[in-house]
Parts: sequence; structure tokens; C-alpha cells
Amino acid sequence: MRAPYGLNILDNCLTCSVREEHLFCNLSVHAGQRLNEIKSTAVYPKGAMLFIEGQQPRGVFVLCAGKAKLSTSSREGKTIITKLSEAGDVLGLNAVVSNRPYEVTAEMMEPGQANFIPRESLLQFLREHGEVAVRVAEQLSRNYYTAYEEIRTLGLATSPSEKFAKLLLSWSSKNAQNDGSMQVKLTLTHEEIAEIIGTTRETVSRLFSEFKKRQLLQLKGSTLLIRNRPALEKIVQS
Amino acid sequence: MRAPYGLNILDNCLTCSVREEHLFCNLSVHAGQRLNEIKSTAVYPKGAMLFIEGQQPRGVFVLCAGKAKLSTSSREGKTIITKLSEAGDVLGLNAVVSNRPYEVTAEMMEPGQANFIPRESLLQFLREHGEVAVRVAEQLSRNYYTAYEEIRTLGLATSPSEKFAKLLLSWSSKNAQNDGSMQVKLTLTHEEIAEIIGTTRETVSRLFSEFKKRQLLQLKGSTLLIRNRPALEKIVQS
DNA sequence: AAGGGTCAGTGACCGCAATCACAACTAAAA
DNA sequence: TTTTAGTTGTGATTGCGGTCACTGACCCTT
Repeated sequence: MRAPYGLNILDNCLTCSVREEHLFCNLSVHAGQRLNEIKSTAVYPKGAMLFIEGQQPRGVFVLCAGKAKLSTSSREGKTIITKLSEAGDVLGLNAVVSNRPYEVTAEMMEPGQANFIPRESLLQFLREHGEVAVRVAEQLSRNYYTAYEEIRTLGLATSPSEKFAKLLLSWSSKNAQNDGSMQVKLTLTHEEIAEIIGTTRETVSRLFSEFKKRQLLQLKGSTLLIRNRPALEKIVQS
Repeated sequence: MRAPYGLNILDNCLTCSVREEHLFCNLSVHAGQRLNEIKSTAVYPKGAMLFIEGQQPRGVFVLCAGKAKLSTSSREGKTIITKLSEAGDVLGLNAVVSNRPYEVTAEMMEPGQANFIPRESLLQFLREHGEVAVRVAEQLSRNYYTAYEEIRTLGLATSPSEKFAKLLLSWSSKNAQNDGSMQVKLTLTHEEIAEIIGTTRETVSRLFSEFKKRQLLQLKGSTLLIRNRPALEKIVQS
């Protein structure tokens, strides 16, 4: 079966491999079946908005394929990206649980697929399955810690170079190689990186130049190669 | 009964007036009794640390009297205050629920009193009382929204004056008067205000001077009088 | 009254990053 | 191909706010 945007629709993208620890993984058979009944799958093009900051919460989205960025904007148009989400992540959970407007905008960064679970169905489901409700609480707590990390980055780091180094390290730790250096596929524009670390596009551009000159990183096409991790760590806490 | 620090010890400061909506308010009789058994009350002097960032979570503190400030610091000593807590607030909940280190330091800003509930007792209590567990989830969600507001302030507001104006407004909205102007008791030092809005003591001092000159506020002793709320709102979104 | 401590106000200096402006480059569309 | 839109590199300029330094006000202790 062939879907638009060159994606293969997955029959049931809630299915998880055994090792995964996502919110809806490893449920009881009964809970899994019920979940399948209340979810609906859809395919989204690049740029699609799953939901927008300020909207009343309709439900949660479980990302199956593709990446999404979560962001908030001020009235004057300044935007910060607070999180990059990947397959397995649950989006909009806080808003749904607390019945407040979505606090962020979720936009697909590439074509992808997501399961949608309407608010009322989910809440009913949680009432029926206490085991899952506990998982939700844990997920909320994890979200809180992520937010707190963000606060520390924005509030404690002084210079853009410090935040940039921190970002690079967070990327490289996810893709650690066995040898010293490590590489990441760079899918973000300078503009987007700027929105993550709270600076301007030009500054990001200059930071890349500077870090290249200082042998901290290297670019081969869109592949980012971290050359000197210890030096980056030193910049972070300088 | 007379306690040190000029405080009267409250027999049971978990008791709430009917209107209050705190975490442990309006519980069932049974739950309330159980809670009383596992809590212990203590009195703290100004400057006392209830817990420190990075410590393993021992339990939660329910503030009964006095104010506390929650803060995080970087290794180099820079500090940001993320929240000012008052009577009724529950401190350390996230760390206890998720069993991660306290993410903040909680310091008494004035002499006060708090109930301590050990981690294991609380978790057991929550398992026994599903009703309360739900309340906890809601509280966690509220904490998350507070954190998100902080992110917006730090990430989207550009100038210190913007953040300062935002802070003043958040104070004045809590103490709105029927006439146009509104007043607040100012208990924070310039240094502390600086740590809230992420700038330096000197800048805060200059902001006070500037805002006084522009007729936005006025100081009578330690009483802060907001003179021109609309103008402040304009600064926030400028 | 004298001393030490914290806190507040203000001037001088200066460095960093935002802003503006423009050119070079890439990649997909016509 | 040519066009067009989006992205990136870099120079010049400038202003804001951090840093340093010092003074004065206030409070508490001795």
C-alpha cells in the first residue's frame, strides 16, 4: 500500500519493539486492543501543524514516523523551538490531561505519520486502565524535567557559544561512536538552530565558522562531525 | 505555645479553609487522618534549606507558614530563582514522584513552618488513595505549565526591562485594587529580583530608577505602587 | 558612638551580539 | 536552461547591558 508523500503507511504504528519504553508500549493485551479502537492514523506532509499554541486540546498525537518540532512564539513573531520530537513521542499530553490550551505548536519537519487519540476517549481509557495512568504521570514528570533543563539552558548560560556547544553535545551524546569523534545528520537550518538556542541566524552562522576554525567540528555535506568533545564540554561550563 | 523565631506553631497546618484548592485540601476523612500520621512538622529559620538541588529526594514539604524561594545554580555560581512559594505550596513533588534528584534548591526567605512527608510514606499513601494520586498528576501538570511560562519569559523576552515589567505585572495581578493603581509589599532585594529575571543587580537598580522617572511605579518605604499598568503591558509586548 | 555588614544608587567603560545590508550558493520549479 | 525561493557567509555599525569601582544609606551589634 502506497501513501502520498512517498511514505508507507504502517498498519499499526503503536506496536513497539520489546526494548522500547514509550508511553503506550508493552501494555496488556486488553489495553492494547482498546487503544487500537480509539486511535486513528493519519499521514501528514512536511509543514503540517498537528496543533497550534493556544488551541483547545482536541487530543494527543503519537508520532509514528517523521520528526516534529515544538515551538512557542511571542506576538511580535519571535519563536523558540523547545523540543524536537521523534517517532514514539506523545505530543499534546499535558494540554489534554490538564484541559488547558496547547502550550506549544507542533509542526511536522518532514512527511510523517501519527496516531490521533481524542481527548475524551483517552481520559476514559486512562480511567479504565490505572496502569497506564501511572505511566502518564511519569511521562508528565519527564516532560517537566525537560522543561527545567530548558530553563537552565536559557537562564544560566550567558553566551550563544555556550548554548551552541551545549546543543552540539546533546546531539552527539545520542549518536556516540566507539572512536573519539561522533557524527550527526544535520537536518536543521541555521535559522532553526537559532530558534533553539535563542539567538539570531547570523550568530549561528558565525558560530559554525568559529567552531570549524577551532577544530571543534567539521561539516561533510549535511553530516556534522564533532571533533573535540572535551573542548566543547569546557565551553559549556566556562 | 511559643516557638522560636517568634512563630506560633500551628497544631495542624494541613488544615485548609474550605475555599482553598491546595493539593491536600478537602480530602476524605480517612485520607486526612492517614496523612496526619505520616507527616511531621518542623519550624525553620530564615535561610534554612529545605532541600538542595541534586540531592536524592527524601520527601515533600508542605509549606505552612513563611515564604520560600526555589532556585537553580550553575557551577560558576550564577543563580536563577524559578519560583517563590507560599503557604499551601507543596515542594519537591516532582523529584519524589519520579525519584530523581531535587531539580531545585528550596530556601526559606523568612522564618516558617512546614510539614514533611517522607518519600516512601507518600508513595504508599498515593497507592492507597487513588483520588489523591489524580490530584498529584494535576499538580504536576500545573508545575509544568509554570515551568513553560518561565521558558517563554526567558526565551522570548529580549530586554531586561521587558522581563521586569512582566514581573511587576505578575505581582500586581495578585493584589489588584479596585481603583486603577495597585500596591505590593516589596520583600525582595534587588539582587533577588535580578536572579528572577536573569540580569544583574545594577540593572535592576537602574530599572527602578527609570520606571520611577517614567511614572510607571512609585516606592513608599517597602511598598511598591504600580502607577500605570497599561504602560507596563505595552512594554511587555513591545 | 563606633564599627561591620548588607543593600542600593550611579558613573565610566567596553565587549558582544543584534541589526542591517548584500553577495554567493543551492535546489527545486517553470 | 532560466527562474525563483530559500539558505548561508560575512562585513560594518551600534547600542544595550555586563562589569568594575566607589559612595552613601541603613541596620544591627558591641
